[in-house]
Amino acid sequence: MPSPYNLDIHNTCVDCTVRAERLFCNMSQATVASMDSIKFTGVYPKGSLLFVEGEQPRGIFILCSGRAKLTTSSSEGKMLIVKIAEPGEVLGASATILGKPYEVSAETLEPSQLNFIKREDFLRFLNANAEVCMHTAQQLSEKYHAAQREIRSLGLSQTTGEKLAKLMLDWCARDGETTPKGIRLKVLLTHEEIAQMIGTTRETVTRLLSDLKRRKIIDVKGSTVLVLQKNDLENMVSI
Amino acid sequence: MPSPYNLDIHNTCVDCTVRAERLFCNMSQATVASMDSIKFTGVYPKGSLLFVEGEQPRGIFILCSGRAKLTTSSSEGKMLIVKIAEPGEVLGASATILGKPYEVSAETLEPSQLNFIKREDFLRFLNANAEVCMHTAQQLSEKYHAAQREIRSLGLSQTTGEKLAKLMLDWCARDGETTPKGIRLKVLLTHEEIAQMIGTTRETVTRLLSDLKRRKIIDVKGSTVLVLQKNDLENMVSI
DNA sequence: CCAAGCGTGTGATGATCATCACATGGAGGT
DNA sequence: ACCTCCATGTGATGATCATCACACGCTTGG
Repeated sequence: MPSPYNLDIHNTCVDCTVRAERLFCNMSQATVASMDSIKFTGVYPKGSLLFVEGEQPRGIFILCSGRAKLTTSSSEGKMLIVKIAEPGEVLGASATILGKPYEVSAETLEPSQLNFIKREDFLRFLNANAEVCMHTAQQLSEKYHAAQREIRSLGLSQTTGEKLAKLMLDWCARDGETTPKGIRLKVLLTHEEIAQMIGTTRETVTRLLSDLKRRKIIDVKGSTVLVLQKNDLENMVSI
Repeated sequence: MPSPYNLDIHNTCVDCTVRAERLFCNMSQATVASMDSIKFTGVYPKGSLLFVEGEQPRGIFILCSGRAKLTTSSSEGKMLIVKIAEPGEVLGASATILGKPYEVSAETLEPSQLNFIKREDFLRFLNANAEVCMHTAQQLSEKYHAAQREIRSLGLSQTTGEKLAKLMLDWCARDGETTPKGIRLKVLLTHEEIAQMIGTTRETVTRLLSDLKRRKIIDVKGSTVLVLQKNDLENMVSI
């Protein structure tokens, strides 16, 4: 029985096999069962807009599988990718709790499964269940932590090269595969998207990457990047 | 009976007269009473370091009165002011909840009263009391919201002039006093500190402010700034 | 097989801003 | 009154990077 997009769908959270690994969803059986009764499971294709910056909060999304980019953009169309959300993250919680407009937009980068909980249901759930409230507080703390890292990177980096080096080191730490020649990375982002992550232009990213290749610090083949000299990257970052 | 630093000290939270106006502290009498039993009230002079970035979390601080700056700095000594905390804010909550190092440093800008709650006490309090947990989630949501604004400003602004204009408009909105000639502001920060808020150098701030004065958009007398042409500032920001 | 579209590579140019260097001005202490 | 410290003002200079412009190659669909 093939499911859409080749995703491994979990229709009910109580039966979810990966729940224990997920910071937010790792709650008692009873709590998860009551979450099941208010959530709506959906499978979204790549490029789906979950919510848009400035929109009144409709509720929260729990990212079960797939990835989503959180972006913010200026009135002139310049766009900044604030974060790439990974499975287990809760999206839109702060706006939903405060009743203020979503502060970012969320768009799936791959086919993804998400559980949606309507605002009123979520707020009721939060008030009624201390466990949910604790896990939400943890989730919000994580989000704030990540946002602080982003602020540091944007505000303290001296040069664009430093920001790029830092980003690549983050990737190495998150999902780098160590090989005899170096650390192998799958980069599924275009130069344009990388530029939007570090607040610069596409051309600058192209030039900086060319430069790193010329200096034999990295090697690029299609969408795989091989980091040959990790310490050279580390020497480029001062923060 | 004069109190130190001319602050209006509230030794017990249950008797605090401004509690109702404070997002976090506006809780039931019973809850506040139990908070009273675990908190330590302290009055700190200007320049006190409450906690330092990277330090293991000892607990949270509730800012009763005064202001504190939250900063992060690079290994090369460049410093970024992430936020100026106002009375009612809770500092260090995310690090305390996660058990991860403080992500910023906190330093009082004026003589300030703060209530400190030890980490174990706060976590117990959080787990035992649903009201505290809700208010903490709200507080964290606010913090995340503010951090997103900061990210937008740092990442999407085209020029430094735009960031400065945006900062001044924020000040106008927060505590500007409307007068016939324009909006009057008390700026208790040095050019150096303003530079650290928008990620630039002291000289650039001086030059940009001189430029605004020359163009009759603002007028500066000591520490008071009179914004003469608010719409000119608004035209300078695109985000 | 060709056209269209997209991602990437690269040069030229100018604007912006950090850096260094030094002058001025005002507050506070002796 | 004088000195010192700190905040502010201002010039010169070079590095960095955005912008515009265009070429190349790869994929996708008619």
